[in-house]
Amino acid sequence: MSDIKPSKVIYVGSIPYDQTEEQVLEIAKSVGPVVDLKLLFDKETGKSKGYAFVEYSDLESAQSAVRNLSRYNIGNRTLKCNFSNETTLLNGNNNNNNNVISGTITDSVLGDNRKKIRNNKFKQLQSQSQSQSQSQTIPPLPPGIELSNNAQQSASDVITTELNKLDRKRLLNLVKDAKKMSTMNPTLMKTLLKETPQLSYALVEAALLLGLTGSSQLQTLLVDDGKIDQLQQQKTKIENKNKNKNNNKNLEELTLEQRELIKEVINMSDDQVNILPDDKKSVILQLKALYGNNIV
DNA sequence: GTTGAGCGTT
Repeated sequence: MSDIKPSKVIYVGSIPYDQTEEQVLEIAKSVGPVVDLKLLFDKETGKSKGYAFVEYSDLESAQSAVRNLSRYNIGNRTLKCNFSNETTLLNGNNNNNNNVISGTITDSVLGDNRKKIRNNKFKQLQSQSQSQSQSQTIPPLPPGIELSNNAQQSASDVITTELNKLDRKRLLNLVKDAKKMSTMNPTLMKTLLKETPQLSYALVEAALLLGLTGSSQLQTLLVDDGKIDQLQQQKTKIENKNKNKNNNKNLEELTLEQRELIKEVINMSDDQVNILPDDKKSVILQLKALYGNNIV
């Protein structure tokens, strides 16, 4: 984690130059409530400098942002997040209340006007981005647990440890809830799983722990969508081929008498079939379906 | 492409 002291303001670097402030805000908001955001632009060229400062309403959100946004992929870049080592944007106060001398004198007497202007600007940004993309976004994620006490443990190890603390009933509920969500809103669930690989990982591991799935089943899921489609098509093709083959083969193997009999049966009118007892009826219907077009 | 522009004082 970061070696810089936690603060509500975080530095976000490696932002692709074509990203707008609204787009960055959307990403920042996925972690927690954002109070202010500033993407830096080059005054001369007007181009983005590729980094921004985001102020969260609380320290937990900022910590969560540093944890979760640091590996966020956007365009062909990976965001770099850290606590800002500068003073905050709006109120000029540093969060470390004791013995703060890091804010400049100007910051501490920052004019109300400037605060208002910045605040208004930000509100404008908020409403812009809200109207733009409210449809399929997920609400802010819970801040999560600080992992720094277990610095040696990898993220997946932590998930394993935590899951092993749960009893069977709770594990089952976890999987059940996920299943329910997938049925109720598949698109949203897809987004959620995509944006939180930790959750996807935990759910798969939970299913394994519960014996609901095996590693061989999981292997089949690791094939990409295109390949699955291809496999499916191939499978139906082969199945159809076999079906026809079997029908023809069976027909060839039948004696002339049997063929005549079947012909007779499938030529029965619906009325004739309907008066038969149910079990006979279903056999005839099956024969009709099977040989209907093949017998001559 | 890795840490901030600016106003002008209750």
